[in-house]
Amino acid sequence: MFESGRARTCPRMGEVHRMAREIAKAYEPQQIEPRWADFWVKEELFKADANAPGPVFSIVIPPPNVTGSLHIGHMLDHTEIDILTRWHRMRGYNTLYLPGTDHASISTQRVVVKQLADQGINYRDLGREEFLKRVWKWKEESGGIITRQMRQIGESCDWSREKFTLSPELSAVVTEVFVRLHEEGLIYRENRLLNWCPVCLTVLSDLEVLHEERQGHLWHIKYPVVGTSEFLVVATTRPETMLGDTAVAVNPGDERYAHLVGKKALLPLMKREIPIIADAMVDREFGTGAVKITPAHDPNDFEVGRRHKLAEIDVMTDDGKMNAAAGAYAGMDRFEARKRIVEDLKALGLLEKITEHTNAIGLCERSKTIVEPRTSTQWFCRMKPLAEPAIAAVERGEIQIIPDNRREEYFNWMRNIRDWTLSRQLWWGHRIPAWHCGDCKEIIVAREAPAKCTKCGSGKLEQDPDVLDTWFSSGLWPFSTLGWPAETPDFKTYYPTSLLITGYEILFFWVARMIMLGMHFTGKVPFRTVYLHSIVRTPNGEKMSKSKGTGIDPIDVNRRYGTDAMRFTLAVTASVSDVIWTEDRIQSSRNFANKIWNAARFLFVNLEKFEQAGGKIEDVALPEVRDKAPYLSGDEIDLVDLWIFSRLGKAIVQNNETLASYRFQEAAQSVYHFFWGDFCDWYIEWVKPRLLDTDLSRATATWRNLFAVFERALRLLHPFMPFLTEELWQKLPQRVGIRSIALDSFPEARANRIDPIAERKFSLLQYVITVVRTMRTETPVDPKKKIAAELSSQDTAVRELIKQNLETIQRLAILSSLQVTHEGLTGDGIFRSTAEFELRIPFGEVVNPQAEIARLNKEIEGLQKAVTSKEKQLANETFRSRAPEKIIKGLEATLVEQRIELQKLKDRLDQLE
RNA sequence: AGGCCCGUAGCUCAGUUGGUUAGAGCGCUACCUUGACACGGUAGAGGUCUGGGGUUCGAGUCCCCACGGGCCUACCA
Repeated sequence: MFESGRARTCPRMGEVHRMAREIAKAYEPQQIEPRWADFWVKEELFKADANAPGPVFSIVIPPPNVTGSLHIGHMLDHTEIDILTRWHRMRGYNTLYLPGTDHASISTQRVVVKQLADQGINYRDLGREEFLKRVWKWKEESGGIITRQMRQIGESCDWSREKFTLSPELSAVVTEVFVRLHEEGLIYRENRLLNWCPVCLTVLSDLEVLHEERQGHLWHIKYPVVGTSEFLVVATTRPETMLGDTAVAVNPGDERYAHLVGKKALLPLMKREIPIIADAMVDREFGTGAVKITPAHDPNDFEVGRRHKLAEIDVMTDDGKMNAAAGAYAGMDRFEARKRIVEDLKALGLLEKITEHTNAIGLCERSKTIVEPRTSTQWFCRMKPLAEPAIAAVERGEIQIIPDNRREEYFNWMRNIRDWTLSRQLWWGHRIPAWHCGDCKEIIVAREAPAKCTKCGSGKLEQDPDVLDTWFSSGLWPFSTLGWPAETPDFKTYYPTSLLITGYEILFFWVARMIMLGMHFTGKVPFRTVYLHSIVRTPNGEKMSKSKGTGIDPIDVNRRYGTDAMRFTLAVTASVSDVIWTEDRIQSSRNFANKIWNAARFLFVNLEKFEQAGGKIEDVALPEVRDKAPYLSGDEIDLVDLWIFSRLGKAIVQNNETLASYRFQEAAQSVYHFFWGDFCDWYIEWVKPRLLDTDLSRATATWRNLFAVFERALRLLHPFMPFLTEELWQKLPQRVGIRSIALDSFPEARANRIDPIAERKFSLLQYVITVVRTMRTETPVDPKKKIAAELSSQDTAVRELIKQNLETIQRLAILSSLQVTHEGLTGDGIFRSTAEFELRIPFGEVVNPQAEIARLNKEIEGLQKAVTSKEKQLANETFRSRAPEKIIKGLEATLVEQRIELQKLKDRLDQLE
């Protein structure tokens, strides 16, 4: 662990005075964040050392699009990553958080294409080289935005290791992997029917196609049967594709159409004779039981076409218009053509009817255009052999997927995996390392451009024009960024990475492929745990969308409320199910930050007074007791001190347990309650007078504990709120020669002795105070009036405890006196009794004694219910015979107490009435 | 079509081996401008956990069904 190093000399008194004066009344994140963000980067605090000792914690960023800016999804990813990274680093791990960006082939190209279009330029006219120049220029201009934002929000990454998927070094890895897969026979080229985006002008993989249910129609079209007067009626959702029909198919067992099989139909509008064939693919129940076959525009028809050796007539251009094969409709947009064709059929009397029909249509993930199935020759990767070990690794638990149900999704998809379409008709990306011979048509896949054809020796070689799917390079990310294929120190130390945190929406796109490729090429899993978080949604429950303007800009929110507040909000919101963004939450986190700030302010302001009264900071700030148990000894320790250290210890334990299982919400909640509920509400209030005690040694001891707790609390809070805690930690007098709280050690639970006895004792005192306060407001009593009260307890220890803390109890409960006795309380007044003590406030102190009767009645009613239900349960023989002893005993004990209490209340009511 | 998730206080959400009186934040009510903090303090109201059935001594928690909402996968024209 971190040694304290040599202690710095404590700041002189003047410095503390200055601090106190300098600390603003309210938490102003804008004033403090830029300073520390800058400091962390400049000082290279988070630079990892592959040779450093200790257990390793390494994590690679899910690389955001290089030309994008931070959105709320990144903010969530990055917050969770950074919390865990800082937490591990403080606990002495050799920690690496590796940043980087993705070239995002298709989306970046789209952005630049659109920019050019806005200037009236068609990117295709520019030519490949010029276009790429423009993209690189755009990348240089805007590529820094997101990483600058990451620095701005203080992510603790190692910027010296920043990576980019399209950099020369990572491109070399892409080539290496492609060539090896090809050598292994896992990459091949084939002509197939694939999803084509008429806007992006490229094929898409299955994953890049979104499915959406839409209300559509089923058009019933009459195809004349050649040589008869009969019509064969087909039902279709896409009449425009009929221009490319090369057959009509019916089910082989369908007796309605049996006599037509083998005959020909006359394709309306095109006047082409096409065969009527039988194929089992046809569902007799659906539509008319007769299907028009368009092999070039429908996946099923394509299969049928290949089975029956039918012609594949593509009737469209690559941008979704009808082509020359569409006859009279050539040049029309495909949907315009649909309308016209339907009209023309109607005019010809060939449209039998139109029915309503909902079907799932495919949309391009990027452009949201309806994809067009078309045939083309593409590069594919065989996935089955890659998937098998990847499935096994998760089955064996070598990779843990959290939450569990995503594991099932993973298995489902992986077990039914299909080959991956690798090539894209785009320019921005990793160009496929394959060369086509102009003479013999040989295709050569190689690491370097070959000088001549390996088959015929021709020099007429041209590189394949296509680029790789953008997810191909991101699939290599965990090892390509660490120096693979070389056995670099980084690779040896940090691979496999410890953890991957990302949104569940890219489980298949990215996570599954990293597992497959990582295992295939390194022989090891790329990460041991995958934590898939939820999506942040709008208040209406929708996905936040930039184009719809429904997203929030995290940077803007950070500016208004503070990055720490944002981080805390996301942590406290983090959940397995999706989360709805509401502004309330961040206000509450901001309030929490302000609370921390003001607790510090209280400390600093009063420390100044303490000094003025002759106190010495040197005696308060003792670096050597920071994390040691006992932190302080002897009579300096009061019950309240034992209590707060115990609470702190518990908060630390809880934090560590919950963060270890990615329960960010519970972790954040526990530090919140410790700091606000225990430290501010009780501890500070409790020790306030002692801080300026005229007995200087007593005041000094109080300060010592107060600072010890506060300083540890800051370290506990640091992973959640790095800026605020750094700012305050740097102001503390007990600095220990470490440059940043981020490099300091995480507080140890051990050092804050968890002390159940102290907790029980202190909670009794809290209870006394709370009960008096409640009595006061319910009764009611003038809130500022100090009143006299009496307390009785049969327990000597309880009485002693209360007597020892009498002054504080009186102060916090606003009492002029509290008589403590072992005798039963008599006389008039308001009474409250608990298991351990009884309290009385005489009517003389009370504004409205009559209110007590109503209150008593209500309480008796409630208690009577509880007693009756317990009696009933205990009278149940089966319960008695089957429930565990512990439960029965507990119930009996409670019943006894409640009966006594009930009797007391009744007696009291009698007295009053 | 198959699979998954969710339905808990007015709102947004916790609730990990089923156990006695179900929690938080915001909002709400009353009081308090107290020398850290009104981005605050003190006290409080408010849910029987979507509905129905089942297992169990005991269910928010396990099982089945229904209703409502969301998501993923899928080549039914």
